[in-house]
Amino acid sequence: MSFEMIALTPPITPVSSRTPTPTALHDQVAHQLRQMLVENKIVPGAKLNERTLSEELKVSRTPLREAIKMLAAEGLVELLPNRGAIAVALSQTDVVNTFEVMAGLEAQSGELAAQRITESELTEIRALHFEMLAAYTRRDLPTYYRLNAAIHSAINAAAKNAVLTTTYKQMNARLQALRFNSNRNEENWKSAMNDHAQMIDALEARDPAAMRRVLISHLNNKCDVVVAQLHANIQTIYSNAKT
Amino acid sequence: MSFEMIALTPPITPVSSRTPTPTALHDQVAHQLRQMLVENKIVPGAKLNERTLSEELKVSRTPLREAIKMLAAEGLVELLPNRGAIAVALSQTDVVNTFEVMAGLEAQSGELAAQRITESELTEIRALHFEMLAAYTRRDLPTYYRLNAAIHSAINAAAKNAVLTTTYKQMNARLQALRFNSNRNEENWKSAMNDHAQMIDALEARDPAAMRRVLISHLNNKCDVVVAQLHANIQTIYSNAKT
DNA sequence: TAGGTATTTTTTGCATACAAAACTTATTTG
DNA sequence: CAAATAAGTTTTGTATGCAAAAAATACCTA
Repeated sequence: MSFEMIALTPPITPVSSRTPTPTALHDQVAHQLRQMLVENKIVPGAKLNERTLSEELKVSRTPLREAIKMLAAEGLVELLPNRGAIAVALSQTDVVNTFEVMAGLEAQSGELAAQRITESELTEIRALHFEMLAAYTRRDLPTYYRLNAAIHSAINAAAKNAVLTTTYKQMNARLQALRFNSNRNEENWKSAMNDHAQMIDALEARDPAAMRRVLISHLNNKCDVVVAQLHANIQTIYSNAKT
Repeated sequence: MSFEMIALTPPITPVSSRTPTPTALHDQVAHQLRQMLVENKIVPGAKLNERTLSEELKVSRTPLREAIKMLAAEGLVELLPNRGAIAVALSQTDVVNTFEVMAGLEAQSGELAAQRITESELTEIRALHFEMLAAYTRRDLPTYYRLNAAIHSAINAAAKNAVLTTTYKQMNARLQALRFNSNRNEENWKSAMNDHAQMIDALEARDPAAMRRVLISHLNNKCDVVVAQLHANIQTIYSNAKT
């Protein structure tokens, strides 16, 4: 019988901040690299040169390499034996697959949120939604994106499942590195806004099934747009290569 | 405009095996540690002593630490700043949350599999199912577990989504480390077998919704059993502690 | 000159060394 | 004797050093 399965008296004190800056160097570096990757400061396919990066980030190669290994496990970089690491360059299949999983995670977030959301959480999401409507009306894309992310994040938080949140964020980071512009045309943008209105309704109605439906459809649309943009970019690259 | 988004001519040759054993040391170590964790050779809550482990695995601390960082990103170990790493000890909430996510992933695997499974894949799953029926009839638990895992894995493979597979496996590893025995009593075991029969039917009918339903219910049952076992174990620990 | 080969340079991967933090224990003190 | 403190030990975290692999360059040859 396995007694050790449950820590009765935790032999080690739980994770808690004790010093003002307790963050280990490898964690800081991982955070910085993650930021650089999702912001495309390091573009997909680009090599992560250890010497260069360690000089840039002013750390030795050891914590840098540890950070790179973490990002590899997160799926943000790819390790090439004896040739270091590169920022992941998702193929079209990868993008579709990632969106599929993301859709599943969002749908589940929505389902759970519909069951578990508190009135105050719903109020905050409603408020964010109106702010987003304002940004949409002004065609203020940066603000729109920020609010859109905040709403999805709030829905996820309302699901009250830390494991789901972590998984969701990880998958989101991979897609963010794509830097797509899902609201280039009016049509899509309007449709996305409509989806969001439906989400609010479904949350208010505490209707998990409706929430799943709208989120799946929302993500499918997003995926289609991204794939279309990938194709557009390929065209651009070809025509640029020719000239 | 971001050209770099798509690697037109991959500057670096794709991942491919060139030497018979090209695996980097840190990868091997990660693999070994992962095995030790899911097999409870390192029990939840236990400290991962770097000196000890590096001697055991006959590597220096550098690749070992890199491996530990990967496992941390995978959620198999927890990093405690300045105090190393411990094997994750999931709280009851963690277990429930993980099962919830796992259920979502399984459900999606099933949905997609129902849409994408080939006749030969279905044939193989049918065969595995009958093998499992045999193991069930003999009450041969080890064989049953092996076949059960193989079937779920085959369903996942039939979904044809590599990202989903990776995510699924990662989540599965965390739960495997629990080492639960979900078929202690006849009732549950029979019910699980019934679920499996329904899965085959749903796959044959290419019915994604049915597949989702049965897998969600299947995982919920499993979760309930595990939580009950956790409680039982706490009782055992308390009574053992008293004597 | 194109292609191939040898040599140099760079880069990665692993081991070791050292400093700082945490843990252990011995000792002191109220 | 208990609690607190201090010294010693262990362990972690980071930097550096060295060997092997890969990449780049120079050189040679047909």
